[in-house]
Amino acid sequence: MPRASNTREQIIDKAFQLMLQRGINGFSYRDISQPLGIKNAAVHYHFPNKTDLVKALIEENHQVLKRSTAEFMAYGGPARPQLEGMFRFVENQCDCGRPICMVGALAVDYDDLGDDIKHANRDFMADSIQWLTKVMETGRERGEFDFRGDPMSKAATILATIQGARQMARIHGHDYLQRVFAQIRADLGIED
Amino acid sequence: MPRASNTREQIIDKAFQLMLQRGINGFSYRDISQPLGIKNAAVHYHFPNKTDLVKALIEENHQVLKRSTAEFMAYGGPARPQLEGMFRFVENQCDCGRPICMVGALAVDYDDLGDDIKHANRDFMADSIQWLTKVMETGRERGEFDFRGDPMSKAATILATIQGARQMARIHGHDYLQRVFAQIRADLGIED
DNA sequence: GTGTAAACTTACCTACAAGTAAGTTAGACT
DNA sequence: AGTCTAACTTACTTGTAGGTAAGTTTACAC
Repeated sequence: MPRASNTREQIIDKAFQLMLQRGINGFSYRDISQPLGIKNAAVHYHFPNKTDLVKALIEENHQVLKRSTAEFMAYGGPARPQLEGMFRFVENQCDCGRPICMVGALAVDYDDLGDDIKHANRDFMADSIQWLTKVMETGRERGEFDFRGDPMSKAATILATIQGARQMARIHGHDYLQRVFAQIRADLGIED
Repeated sequence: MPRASNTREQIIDKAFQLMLQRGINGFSYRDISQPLGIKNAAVHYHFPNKTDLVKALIEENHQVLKRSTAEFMAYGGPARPQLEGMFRFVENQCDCGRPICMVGALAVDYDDLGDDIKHANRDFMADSIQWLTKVMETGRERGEFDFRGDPMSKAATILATIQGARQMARIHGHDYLQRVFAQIRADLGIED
């Protein structure tokens, strides 16, 4: 086989999708190899064990998120489009068959994870909170948002809400997400 | 062995705990049987297959929740104690090593579940929303709560928030939960 | 054209999960 | 005393998950 193959990427893509659908314990090497038309051992070649794979997925997730948030963080000033950008992103992820986020996928089996994975996950979460906190601060300063409590608590709460809503939407239907988004807007004093 | 044994209850207890710690795919018959000092087959005797077990766990969950909510729903009038009762209940569950709720535990592997389990889960969720909606309505009527949006959306959002927070608290530490509770209170116009 | 190395496949192994079938034990019922 | 049955255990089977070791193919370097 030639040097340049995209098997590695394909594996990450597939594993990423499976992970966000079924959690870390919900898929096997076979679930990855079979649809790609390769053998289990090929997956092991690129990722010797599952921990390596999960680490790569967390890295991938971080990259995807960075790219996606960069898109609506590029707006610069206003906070509202940034929030709406996030809403759209989450909705889009769900539509693509990724009903739970990385944090949620890992949370279920959190105890079994290695320290490095825990650390990566924790860092990612801290980043997210930090970003949304800034959005909340900006929103308040500019008079776009009207909310009670401090920006960081508000940010942490909104992230929790979205994560929970994502899971519940899976059970209770897709419009659950819309309803929750609308309520988050209402809680921020935004009129549609 | 005598007629009256509590093995069945012990199995449910253990399985319940494991389920809320690691999700439906995160534990095996062995994880149940070994700590109880019984054999795998004993578990199969009481619950022929895993679906039967999970069904029993959902039923158990429903009962526990009913008992627990009955406790603070017995207050009758005021909405605030009911909300605080729920907060305490969630906190207590987390302290007992049950970081995710039943809905969360099932959400990860939702696609693989049988229709009856899906149905039971859905019903339970609908009940929860209905209850909290009533609390929100009462709170608004009595002037205890001051929030925007309709009671049902508010209820659905708070439930999502708590579910998400529960998972995130596992990663980000226990005080995350407290912070989110405080913000929910703030969003309801409650001063501490 | 030979050697090397990347990117695999073939062919295994061990462990364990879920489940079953047949036997065992201890009251309870007559 | 003998039988029936609930509540198990022993001893399997099958399937799959994760992982490894050794061989194979292909591109490219010299």
